Amino acid sequence: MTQTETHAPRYSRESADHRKDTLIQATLRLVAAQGVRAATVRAIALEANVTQGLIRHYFSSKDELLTAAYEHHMQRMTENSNKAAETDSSSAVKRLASLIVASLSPPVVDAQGVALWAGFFQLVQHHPAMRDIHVKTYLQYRDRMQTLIADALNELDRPANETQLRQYAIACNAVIDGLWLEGGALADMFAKGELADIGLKSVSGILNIDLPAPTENS
Amino acid sequence: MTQTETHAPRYSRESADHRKDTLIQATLRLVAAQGVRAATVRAIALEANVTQGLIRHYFSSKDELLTAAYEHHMQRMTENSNKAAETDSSSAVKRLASLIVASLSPPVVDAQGVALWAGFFQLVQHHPAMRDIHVKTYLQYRDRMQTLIADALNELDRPANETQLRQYAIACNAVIDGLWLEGGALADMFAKGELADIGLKSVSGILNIDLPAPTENS
DNA sequence: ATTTCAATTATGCAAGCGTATAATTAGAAA
DNA sequence: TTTCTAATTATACGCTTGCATAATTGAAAT
Repeated sequence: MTQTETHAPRYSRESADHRKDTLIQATLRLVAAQGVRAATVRAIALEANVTQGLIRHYFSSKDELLTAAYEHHMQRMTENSNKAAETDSSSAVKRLASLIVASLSPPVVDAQGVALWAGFFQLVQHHPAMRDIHVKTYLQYRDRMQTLIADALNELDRPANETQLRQYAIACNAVIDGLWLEGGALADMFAKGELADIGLKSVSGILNIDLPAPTENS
Repeated sequence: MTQTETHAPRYSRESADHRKDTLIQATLRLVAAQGVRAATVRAIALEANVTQGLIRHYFSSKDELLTAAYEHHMQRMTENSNKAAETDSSSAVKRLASLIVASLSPPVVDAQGVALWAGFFQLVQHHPAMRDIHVKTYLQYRDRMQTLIADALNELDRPANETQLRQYAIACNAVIDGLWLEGGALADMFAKGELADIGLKSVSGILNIDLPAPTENS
């Protein structure tokens, strides 16, 4: 039996980017489903269909992987929210309304997303690198909100100064964060479009603007 | 040297209530300062100046201690917020304003409190008993808010129906939660009374009410 | 074909975890 | 003073953790 035998490869080599992404996705799935506690090196490796040694080949520590996963998640959430307001609708008021509704509807609002956020948030308090990501993402979203608010007020010939705009942005951001959080944590306590509806009405009240609910296809 | 020697007691016996409280306080201190991860059985025992075996003598598992600590913390926060509105001020509007300001000022707002909340929140997602506590506390606060809103609107001869009140309460609760959260997480980004100020203005806008800032001594 | 080497697996270790159980001992009761 | 027992300490076990290091191996380069 000295014939040349062909073995099915036991594993395939992948590009660094693809592997890193695989590991990050596996991490996010675990944190969302079972919390940070469950996202052990071994569990992540299993979820990603690799052996645990590989993780250290691409990330110098588990902390680094967690940080990368957090950044990835936050970036994706921000993008999902922004996408809605990107479409340069004719009016700034409509763009603002779109951002609010997008931020308070799936896929941004869902139990898994909040579970993910919650799992990471405690790390934010104690891990400098994660804190930086949190601050960056928070300000990014708030600034976008502030710009939209400024545009909307200008459109209505009610320009506001920086101090005023800052307060508006903080307030609108807070109400949306609060609704998003409770909507994700206590999903079954709210009707389908209820959060988005409340969000629109609240921002309308805070800014003293009439924000119409965006139509489905815009 | 066979004289009767008196030894200083190595430990003292305490009542069950006192010991439980000691252990809960130690747990809260650890979670706040270093996250849930750091709150190990050994660390808690050390912080409470007892040996680790004692924990199991009073709590049938570590989970039970964590749950008790969470409930204790949430209860304390709710009480702190409510206290301000308890003082039966002449007007319902003033009581509402007091609740908002109290919820957005120390000691309710502080980094440690938010760190504590964050540490526990991830457990809420995956631990039924903790979820129950979360729901209970959330509804408790929101109902109180709704009552105050109803009173205030009645006072202004602008009564609202249940559906409307529910939406108001959810919205006001959300904006306060959001402000509380960011205020605790990013304390250095807000001026001293800024959060309370924004909170008052936001709720004023949402309810279309003029909420005056409460005076210091009321 | 053969070489080459980084990508991947395989194995092991020291530390820390929650929990169980046995041994002390403080302090009330008799 | 002595007895008694629950509060507390002391010790240990089995398991999991993150990380290091050595051994393989897929696949590109020659």
